[in-house]
Amino acid sequence: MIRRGKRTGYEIKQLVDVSVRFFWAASYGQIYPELRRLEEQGLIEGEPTEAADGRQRRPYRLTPAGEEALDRWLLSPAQTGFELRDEGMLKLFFSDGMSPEERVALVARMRTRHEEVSTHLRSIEPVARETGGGPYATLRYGLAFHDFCASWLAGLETELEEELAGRS
Amino acid sequence: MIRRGKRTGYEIKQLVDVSVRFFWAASYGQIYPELRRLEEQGLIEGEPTEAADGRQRRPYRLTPAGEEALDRWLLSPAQTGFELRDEGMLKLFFSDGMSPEERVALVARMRTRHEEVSTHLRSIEPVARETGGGPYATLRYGLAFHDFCASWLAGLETELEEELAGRS
DNA sequence: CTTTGCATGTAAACCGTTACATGATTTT
DNA sequence: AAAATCATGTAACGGTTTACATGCAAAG
Repeated sequence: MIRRGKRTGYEIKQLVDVSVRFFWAASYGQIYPELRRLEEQGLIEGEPTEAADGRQRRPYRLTPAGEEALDRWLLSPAQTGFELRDEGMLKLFFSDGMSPEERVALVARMRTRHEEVSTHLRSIEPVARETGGGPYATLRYGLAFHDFCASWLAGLETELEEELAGRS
Repeated sequence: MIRRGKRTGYEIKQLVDVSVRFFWAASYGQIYPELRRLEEQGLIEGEPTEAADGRQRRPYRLTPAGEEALDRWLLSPAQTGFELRDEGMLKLFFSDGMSPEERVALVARMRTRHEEVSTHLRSIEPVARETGGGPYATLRYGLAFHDFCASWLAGLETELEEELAGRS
């Protein structure tokens, strides 16, 4: 984020919340201590707190060592971490004791959630399109991803409703 | 898992690793202390350590309070947690400094990962089909999910390769 | 003049993984 | 006899969230 020009902890948090948060969230409790650690490691450098414009803010910039470390990470072919935690899926897995109606309701809730994210991402789309590059690719991926989940769950819903109708 | 008949910490871990682990992983470091906590709360009861069959094992079963608590969770309409951590996506987001070749390689690695999970899930499919119900629904979902990711990324790869060819 | 937003940060709690320790049994 | 598997567990570490504390500036 610092390389992209967002330079204070606050700005980083802002940008994270409208961009990467759907696949990599972050909180102030992580960001500020991490900035300090990165500075101790010589990867970033903080300019002295500016109060000139009235507001106190502490912008950071990458050191050459920081640029290098960032590139090393970007190019590292190591198995990239992928982790999903989906409570709805857990409930679905253990849903055998539920009534068919309850199961349909659960799947509907899961679908709605994905639809909401999709709607939100769609509203950002025009802005991201102009940026292009990595950020736009990830946004399109996120959009396609949540649309897929929503429509798959809609299909499961229909399936469960038909079972329900067939038995009554 | 206990309700489903897996009753010792070891058995629970085994089952988690072949079922829910793709959307909800767990380690011994979580499972054994959690069993103790659940027992303190009166939601499960451990039978005395059996050494009868030679092997020491401590099976648990749900108490009535535990059954109730489990049902309350299953039916709770509260917003279900959904969290994704995808390091590949992060790299893609920040990939603007990469060469086109490097970017293609990154996307290919991400695709391969999803293909591997898909292959693995497909090998379990026949077993899960007979079980049916919740577990089979989640397996089908997981399979469709990873297939979707793999094919979307394959599309992005093609797109990036065409750009590459167009520029050379 | 009150609320919202900018801006920085910390402490406690919580969650989870990794690595280790132990020992019996079954398989090779 | 060695290696793998069954089986239970803990300690240290690391990552993350939540809630709090502080204070100034801009907008209503």
